[in-house]
Amino acid sequence: MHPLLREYFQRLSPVADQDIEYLSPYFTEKTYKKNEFLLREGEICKYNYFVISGCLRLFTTNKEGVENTRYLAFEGKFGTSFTSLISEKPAFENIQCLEKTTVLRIFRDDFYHLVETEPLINKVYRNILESAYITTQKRIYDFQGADSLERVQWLLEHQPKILSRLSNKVVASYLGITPYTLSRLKAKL
Amino acid sequence: MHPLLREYFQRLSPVADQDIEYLSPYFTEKTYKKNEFLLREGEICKYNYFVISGCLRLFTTNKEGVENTRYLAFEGKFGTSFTSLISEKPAFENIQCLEKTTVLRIFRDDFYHLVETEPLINKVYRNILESAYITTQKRIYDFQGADSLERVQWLLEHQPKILSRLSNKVVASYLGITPYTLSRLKAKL
DNA sequence: ATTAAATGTTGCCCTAAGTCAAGGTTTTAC
DNA sequence: GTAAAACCTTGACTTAGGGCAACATTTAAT
Repeated sequence: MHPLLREYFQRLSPVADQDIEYLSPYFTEKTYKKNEFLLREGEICKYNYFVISGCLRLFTTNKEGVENTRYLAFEGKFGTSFTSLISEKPAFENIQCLEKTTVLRIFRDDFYHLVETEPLINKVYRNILESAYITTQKRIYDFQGADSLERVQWLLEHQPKILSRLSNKVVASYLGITPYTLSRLKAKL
Repeated sequence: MHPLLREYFQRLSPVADQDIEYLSPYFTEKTYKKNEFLLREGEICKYNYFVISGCLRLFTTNKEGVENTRYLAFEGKFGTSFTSLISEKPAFENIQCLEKTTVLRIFRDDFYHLVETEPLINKVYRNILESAYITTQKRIYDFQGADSLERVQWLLEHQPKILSRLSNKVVASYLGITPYTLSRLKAKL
């Protein structure tokens, strides 16, 4: 098993190496080119992805064509369209690589089978859901009522990697402001 | 066990009545007056609440004193500060009754004990987390980039009960707009 | 029932941030 | 290495919606 994934599991539930090795066969390594899509809006999401290197982003496009980035997963994080994975309905979001990206992916059905049968994976899943929920909530809470400067400052404090590593266009779509506004703000910081 | 709660469990996992009766002792019925607080910002949340009648709201207050309503639970729904319940850290949100409200409440530790030991409750919890996550995500997605008219229309379509049953002040704080703007919009609909 | 307090409405003004356009810079593709 | 495309920056203009004030209406408390 890839050390990053082993670390991930062990941080949640300290177990011996051999007790998680059996999970290895479920995960397949795959590398995607920069800008390649792992999932497009309307497709049913079939995998859960664990990022080994690179970066995934989940984003939606509204009727005017404006992109809205909802989640960014760097190395050591799981990323997928949970809403589609859970419901087995077409996703309303896209998953795309922002860099050349290597992932370990696991089939939806294998994943939920493990959630049902393996206490470790049940716990891992619970933890993913709990942190996804908390993170999302915190972001809504912190953003609602915050003006655009406060949003940029929030990002500087909480996820500086996003600001330093990704393009302004992506950052702006993550913050819910226009690239113009972001550019003006950065000039003032 | 209260029929509403039994229904809730059975919808998630069809089991015989006697197989869920053993959960009854964990839940205590309690009635709160209108506007009473079940949790205040800074306190550690000790219960998960299931609403039998009435309505709970979760809200935060920002530094300017503006309230931000983040979740509304009517009859037949669970409501609590999951971020505080999960982490056992002080809540940054308040839980308040908007009407005279009767709940069944269960202690945090009992709840998580059942999550660990009882497959039904494990599943119930997973389901609560999954739907909380999906709901939150959908709301962010649908709201980001939506102007205030679109937000009101979204509410009309998805949660009309909120518009008809709650005050404009609460509805506005749920939509992230001012009561002034909501009042003007309602005049035009 | 009476009064006070909270909530809702509406006009006027103002500001933050969006839009458009034009020019500069960086990245990508061959 | 060069051209094309994508991206960033900045100025000028526009606009949605916030803030305040004044008044109307509803709700709550005794």
